[in-house]
Amino acid sequence: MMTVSRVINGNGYVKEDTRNKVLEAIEKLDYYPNNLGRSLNNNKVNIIAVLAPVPQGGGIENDPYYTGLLYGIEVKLAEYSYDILLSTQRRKNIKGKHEFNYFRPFNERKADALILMGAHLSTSDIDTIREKRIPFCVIGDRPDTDCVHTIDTNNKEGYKKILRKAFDMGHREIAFFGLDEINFNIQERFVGYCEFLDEKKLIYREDFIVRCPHRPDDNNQEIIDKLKSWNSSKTRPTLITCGNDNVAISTMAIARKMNIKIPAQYSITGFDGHPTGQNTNPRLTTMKQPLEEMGSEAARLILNHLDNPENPCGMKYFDVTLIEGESLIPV
Amino acid sequence: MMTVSRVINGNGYVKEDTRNKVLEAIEKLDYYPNNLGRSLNNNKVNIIAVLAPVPQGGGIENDPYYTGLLYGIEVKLAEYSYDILLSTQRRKNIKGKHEFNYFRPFNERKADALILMGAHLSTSDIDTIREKRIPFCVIGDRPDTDCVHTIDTNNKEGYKKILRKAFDMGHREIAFFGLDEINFNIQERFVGYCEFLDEKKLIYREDFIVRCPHRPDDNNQEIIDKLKSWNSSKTRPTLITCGNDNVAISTMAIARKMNIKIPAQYSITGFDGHPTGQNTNPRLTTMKQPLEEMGSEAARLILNHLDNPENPCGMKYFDVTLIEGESLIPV
DNA sequence: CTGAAAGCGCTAACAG
DNA sequence: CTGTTAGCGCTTTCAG
Repeated sequence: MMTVSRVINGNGYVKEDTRNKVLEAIEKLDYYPNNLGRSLNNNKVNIIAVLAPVPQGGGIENDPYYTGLLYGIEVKLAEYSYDILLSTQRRKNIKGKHEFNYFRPFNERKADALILMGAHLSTSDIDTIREKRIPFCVIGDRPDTDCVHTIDTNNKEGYKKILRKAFDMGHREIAFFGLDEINFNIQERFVGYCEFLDEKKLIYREDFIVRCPHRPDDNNQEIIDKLKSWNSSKTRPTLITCGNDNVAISTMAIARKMNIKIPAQYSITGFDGHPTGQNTNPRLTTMKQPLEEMGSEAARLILNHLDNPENPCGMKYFDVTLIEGESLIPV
Repeated sequence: MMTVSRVINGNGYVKEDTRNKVLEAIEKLDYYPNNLGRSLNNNKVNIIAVLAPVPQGGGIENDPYYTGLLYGIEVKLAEYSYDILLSTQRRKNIKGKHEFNYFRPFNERKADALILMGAHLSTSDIDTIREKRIPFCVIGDRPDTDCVHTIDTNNKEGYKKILRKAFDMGHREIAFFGLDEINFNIQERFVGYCEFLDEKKLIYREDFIVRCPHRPDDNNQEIIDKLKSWNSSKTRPTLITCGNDNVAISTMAIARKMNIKIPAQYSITGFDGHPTGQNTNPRLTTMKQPLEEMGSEAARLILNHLDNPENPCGMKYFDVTLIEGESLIPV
């Protein structure tokens, strides 16, 4: 038995002859090492949990932001024979209440480490991570701590980049659609928006901001109302910038239903660079995030952390690049 | 210790007073039962693996067909406190060769059961499932066996439905784009296409069939070549039906680049009913599959199977419904 | 109602 | 180079 273990794990000395016999037997019996015994022994399950709670219902699965990251994560993990435990739905805790507990997969020893996408860490979360020394990586948040790894997009600068492009094309009246209470990425982009207005001495108009969920929704009431109100108003923007592609695509769909011409009446920009945006008509002008790269880097960081728990946690930013569609035209 | 176990699992007799003390301690110590010990003991990990090998590279993650199913699966599994192990990438086997082994997660005891999406079971796979009595559910395939559960769409009938609609609108010259060697769903739809032509005494023209991958691809050479060839030919279809929405959306994008007007020059139909298709311009006319329902049903079947392994496996078909866009117009 | 013993499958440490 | 022992955390079984 011990010999079998040595053969499988490739450590320790086993006579060539014995090794072959063991391998033969493994083959014949179609034997697989039972991860449970192995894991119970060395406290390592070779599984990384990927978390993405989506509080307002719906799943991450149709949002290319999450799925792009997920793909990058899985590719990298597969290289190292790790598996992904996917966790996006609330579930009952001991008291029978439905809630999303970030640490559950780790606490139950279903995962060695956690990667969190699209959610914000509270200070009490951070305390937990520090106390329990939970290997943790956050994508798209900038928690104020040195006990987690962080992957992020240069949201603020990225947003300014696309604004600068629009500015150079003559746009001065610029709206922001899709500001979301809970999405940190979009909030950062909004900061970029505000700073840009400031830089260029443009006036911030609360009337040009639409606060609404950032998920795809052709019936988004806030957007419909805003476009309707502008129909009968003379102060309206020439450009609608959107917090992400989903909002931009929804806005285009809504505009079309309302018979508003894009980009003739309003130019529109997105942020994310999802494939879907390139199938719209007009094609969306947007910023592309290197999602797969970001996911892979998250996996790399966390695997590395498992090997070297003492190494300091770091933050890594990724730049976004412009995708030129036809939804942004000169004034 | 034994008492703690009884409290957590809610079985056996524990004095009310003792129970409270234990619960208090659990709370205070932030104790979580270690799944490994538990699982090693009762051979049950409370994890279901979801498999979706994508041989030609790329991930399932940007294909709404897979992600829709995945979402349905996760919602149902969360209800029963099961987790998902996601497995879509090949990985090294013992011999160091990269391959996708359907049974690995089960064999390694990383999962109690397997749900396979978008792949075909070979007879040797089926033998393995039968011999090892692996709890298995397939979505979108109709394996010739009674030892797996099966969820499927009524592909053939569904395809005929949309063809019938087009026929009634006057279409007689009908193409099929996106026939794929490996996708069983699309092959079934193709059978529906062939049977329909036969029913209506329309001529099957090999020239009207494009065999190509079914993934989104704006640079799909087969499609480009075909459209180009039709530009300089007088025998061309009035309608291009596509094996799925991805192909339809790609075809529309390619047509636009080639300055071919849709639907004026060709009507186009899809199959799947992905949200993306409703953001195109014109909106895609397509058939909607109830993906989330299908995923949930798969999860339900497999959880039920784990409780009652002796119950017979069944097959469950889901009907598709028409989504009317503007990509299909009368001749 | 609660505790003690044994064992699930594996591997670290040690003995041979 | 190979085998033995012990223990990972839990639950089943049997005693108290």
